[in-house]
Amino acid sequence: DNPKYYLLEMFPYPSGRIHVGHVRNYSIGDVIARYKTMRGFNVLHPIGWDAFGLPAENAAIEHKTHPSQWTYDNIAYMRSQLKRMGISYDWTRELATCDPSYYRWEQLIFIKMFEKGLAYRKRSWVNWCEKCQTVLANEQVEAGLCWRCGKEVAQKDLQQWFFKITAYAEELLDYCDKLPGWPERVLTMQKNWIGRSEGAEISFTLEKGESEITVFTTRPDTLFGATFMSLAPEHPLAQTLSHGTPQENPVRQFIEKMKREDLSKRTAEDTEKEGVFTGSYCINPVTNRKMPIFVANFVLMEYGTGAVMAVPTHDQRDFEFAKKYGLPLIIVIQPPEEKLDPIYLEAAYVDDGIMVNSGQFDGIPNKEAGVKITDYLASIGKGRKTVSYRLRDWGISRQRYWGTPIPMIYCDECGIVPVPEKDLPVVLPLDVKMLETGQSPLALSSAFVNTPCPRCSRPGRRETDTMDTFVESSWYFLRYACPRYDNGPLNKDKVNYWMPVDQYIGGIEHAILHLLYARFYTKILRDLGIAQQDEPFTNLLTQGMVHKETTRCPQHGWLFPKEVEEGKCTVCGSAVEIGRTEKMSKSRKNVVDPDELIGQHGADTIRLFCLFAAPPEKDLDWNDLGVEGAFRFLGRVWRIIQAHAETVKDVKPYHGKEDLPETLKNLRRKTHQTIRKVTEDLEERFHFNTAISAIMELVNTLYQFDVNSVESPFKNQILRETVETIVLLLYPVSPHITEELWQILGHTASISKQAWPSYDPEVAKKEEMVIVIQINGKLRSQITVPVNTPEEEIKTLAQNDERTKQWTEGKKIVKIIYVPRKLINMVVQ
RNA sequence: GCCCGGGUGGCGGAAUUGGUAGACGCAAGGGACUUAAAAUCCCUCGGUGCUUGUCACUGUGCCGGUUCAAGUCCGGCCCCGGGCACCA
Repeated sequence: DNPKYYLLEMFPYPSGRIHVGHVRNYSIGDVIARYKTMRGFNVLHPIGWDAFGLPAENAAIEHKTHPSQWTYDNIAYMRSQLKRMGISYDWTRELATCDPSYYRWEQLIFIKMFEKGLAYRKRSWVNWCEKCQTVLANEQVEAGLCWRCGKEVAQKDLQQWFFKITAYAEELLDYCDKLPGWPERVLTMQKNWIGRSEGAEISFTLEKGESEITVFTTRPDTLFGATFMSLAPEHPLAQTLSHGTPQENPVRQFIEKMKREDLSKRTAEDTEKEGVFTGSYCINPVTNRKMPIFVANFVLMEYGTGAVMAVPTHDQRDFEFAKKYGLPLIIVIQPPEEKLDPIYLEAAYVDDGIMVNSGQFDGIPNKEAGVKITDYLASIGKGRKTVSYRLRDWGISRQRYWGTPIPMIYCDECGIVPVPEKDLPVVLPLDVKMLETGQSPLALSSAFVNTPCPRCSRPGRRETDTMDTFVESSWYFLRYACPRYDNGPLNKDKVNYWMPVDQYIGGIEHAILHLLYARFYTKILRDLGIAQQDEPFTNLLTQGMVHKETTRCPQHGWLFPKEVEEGKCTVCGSAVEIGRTEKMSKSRKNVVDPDELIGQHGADTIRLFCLFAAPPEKDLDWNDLGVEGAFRFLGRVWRIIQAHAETVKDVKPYHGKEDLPETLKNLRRKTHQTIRKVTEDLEERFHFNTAISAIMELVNTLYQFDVNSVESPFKNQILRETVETIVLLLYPVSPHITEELWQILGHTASISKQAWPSYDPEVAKKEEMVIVIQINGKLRSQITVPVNTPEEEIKTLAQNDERTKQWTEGKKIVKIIYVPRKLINMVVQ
């Protein structure tokens, strides 16, 4: 009957040793989990390993073991490290998604998506490394070369599996405005990524034959200025249009050339526009002009329809292309001020204006004309209003060993046949040899590939691509609600109880891909009837990364901080170059080993420092000096509580209502104000840094408190309340030391079972307030008055204040502004 | 080029709704304790000036505006970080 709280971190899975950057990530989640537990929530905080955590096959090669063994070894290592850091996993589920049972459900979902057309196979051009036998993402190609082997990358026309995320573009975009718990910038990034633009589809009939080319344009108003047509090299018509014309060979050569270039280079903005005439023409539906059809390098198959109507006068790319190939220019929009002439045009005119050379649409503003032209095209069956998205379907095929096998069988008779449900899961064969190239061994495993067709029993071939590991991370948060459920992918009751995730925590690097895929997959599962949620994550915290400067020896490359002494390399003594400060990473060696710090200062200190140094969403530059301060503070806490432990040991914390001496009242007020401040900072904002500084203030106050200055029968009880409050408030941040202090205070039950302290607003309330006195907006004096002093009296007191008089003497008070409980401003002349 | 963030002491950062700018900590300086050091505890700490004060002036990237009052709001610029980008 307690309210639920589902907290989840995207786990950065360390492929090497854990570094201090991880400690910060883990601490943020752990503090929230402990705090929410104390607040009485039923907390689910899975520390599991989703797809990000699975090692790539090359990591397995590096470790000379089978990947599964390596994974489980790492999990054991992680567990021991987490324990040292005080990251509790009492409330966690042990779930590694490399468990084959997870494949079973993921494959079942895949088949259901296939049956609904949401998973489909498509032919497209991809960056392909012949040596590694693998598809490369754009960022895996450096200057046209493969990042792994350094060989040249070419385009390959390949069949790959896709998820139809574009079918959800509209919904994904709409819901961006229904996620108030997400950072604005993440939503903006997602919106840009989806990239909705309104425009029109327009059909151009070919000069010869019946068929048409359809284009997408956001500028239907410029249609009368369209003088030629550009196709992407991948466009199915690109080659066929040249058949039987003298252009057949030049077109073939051009397409071959495009295939040799990698896509990122071809589509870079500074790449020169280039193209070739196909030998065919199409007809402009409004002007009946014969438009030559070109194949051009800058046209993208993935956006719109892969064909562009070219308006050289009002589009810069078309302008450059037309100039290069001597194609006609017709101005159809005139700016209000000047008069454009195609002969003297130096760049395309892309702004608004009045229509010209456009038949019945002349004389009207171009925006308006766009709508009218679209309507006209619709009436003659040559076009319609439409929306296009930048978002592309999600290619999930990977030529890797490690991943969920795609459960499909190819049969010469029956085509693509899903593996029957009773045969799931398709598991990865274990008797394979890891290849140094990183090439997937699956395609080479005849035992895996050869399998009878489930439909006709003739010999078939298994799909050897595996799924992108992002597929697993797109629903692990749902599966974590019911990790051992065996009757289907998800147990709806449990999922409905825990979902949505109340607080998701992860790095900004996942702002687009992972978070968008997870949202998409949740909607897919909803539409397949497997889950019932529209959105997976209510609140998102994008925590910053820990940075540190890099150091490099001219002889020995990157150096660990330990390998540098007084600016010299410890191996060879050369002067060390200080590189830029960047995200801690194993490859740059700018990591700090928490083992050493924990050994020196304890995990509590490291946790405290990481949380105190900056708010969680900000990046943090690591600096060892600050750690001393955190260590010193915990020492201060330890000593002051030890100092009071004897006297408060056998008393109960104060809860009475007696009238107390001033000093005790002040101490108690500060205690309750601190509870309020820390609670607000943790509850609403996760601002650990200000919460910790409030606790520091309370500790300072306790140090200032002179025990012998006051006598009261309640003194020890009030001290006990303060001391216990400090320990309890600090517990989520520094669990070890506070657990020990809790016992020193005479408790036998663990502090982890305690409730979060509550504050009494009456006690926390100030009795006096400082009213600042400003003269003409400048601070001149201040008065201290009881809280309930009426406004009139404050105004009188302020005017009679000695220092006020110095500034108002001989002048006229024109106006007095009173801001309740804060200040008074007198305007004088 | 387009779209988001951000710019505050020597440093990390506070200032939650326009209302005392610089909380808390680091570094620095001083004092107490000690034979000494470390540790600890206490004090000072944006800049300038002097009459050393409950002092004056100045100060939150720059220029201007609104307001009794601006780090916060508005307009224009500069710089830094991030995302997207030959997207038709």
